[in-house]
Amino acid sequence: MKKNPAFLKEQLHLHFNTIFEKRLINEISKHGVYKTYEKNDLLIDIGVEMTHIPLIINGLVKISRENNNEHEILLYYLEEGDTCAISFANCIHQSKSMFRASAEEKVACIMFPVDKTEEWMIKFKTWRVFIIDSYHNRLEEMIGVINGLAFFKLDSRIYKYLTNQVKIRNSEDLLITHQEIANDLNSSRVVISRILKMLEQQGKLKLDRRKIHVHVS
DNA sequence: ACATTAATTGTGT
DNA sequence: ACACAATTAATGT
Repeated sequence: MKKNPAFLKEQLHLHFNTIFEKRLINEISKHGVYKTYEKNDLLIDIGVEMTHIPLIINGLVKISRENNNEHEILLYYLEEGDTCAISFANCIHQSKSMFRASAEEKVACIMFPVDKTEEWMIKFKTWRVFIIDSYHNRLEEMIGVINGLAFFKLDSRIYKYLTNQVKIRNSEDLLITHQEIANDLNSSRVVISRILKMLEQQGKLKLDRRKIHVHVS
């Protein structure tokens, strides 16, 4: 909401100082817009034309995609210092977004116009490295997800999902419902409840209302 | 403080 | 998968 270039510059220095060269930071603060989103706000939805791409300052953004049958499936999360790498391919080919980005927690980010990315690619080495790195990271993560789908049964998928949440949210106490887990893993609430109960009996976690404590060590 | 509703979780078929 | 019970949180009076 704030468009003050000095403020943007300060934020960029704080979070991207080691990654971006000075001239690039100047460029971004000139063309970027600072925006915040509340939990569950959409940053971008499927089928919408993308005019801006986000650089995440802080918070957590969930990237998901729709199945044939209207089912939403979780792809990965963006956190501080990330950008939506896939959107670059999308916008170079002028296409509309194939993904949905929603705020999982309160999010602050800098939105910059898509047509700047090509220009910066040519001008700034640190930008090129940044883009390729984020592509690499996303690819690794997606391969992890595919592995999970192909090789693990639902109980280990759930446990993997939970420990991953612990990492991402920085807390062993997850405020999450069985229904939400079912949505993310494209399963039904009842089977999640049953498997969570089993995991609790195995001592891997403790169930509470709207809350799951994951034992880790 | 109490009653009513909605949301979440547990269980049996 | 479905139906329903049990428990808890949220809201109104």
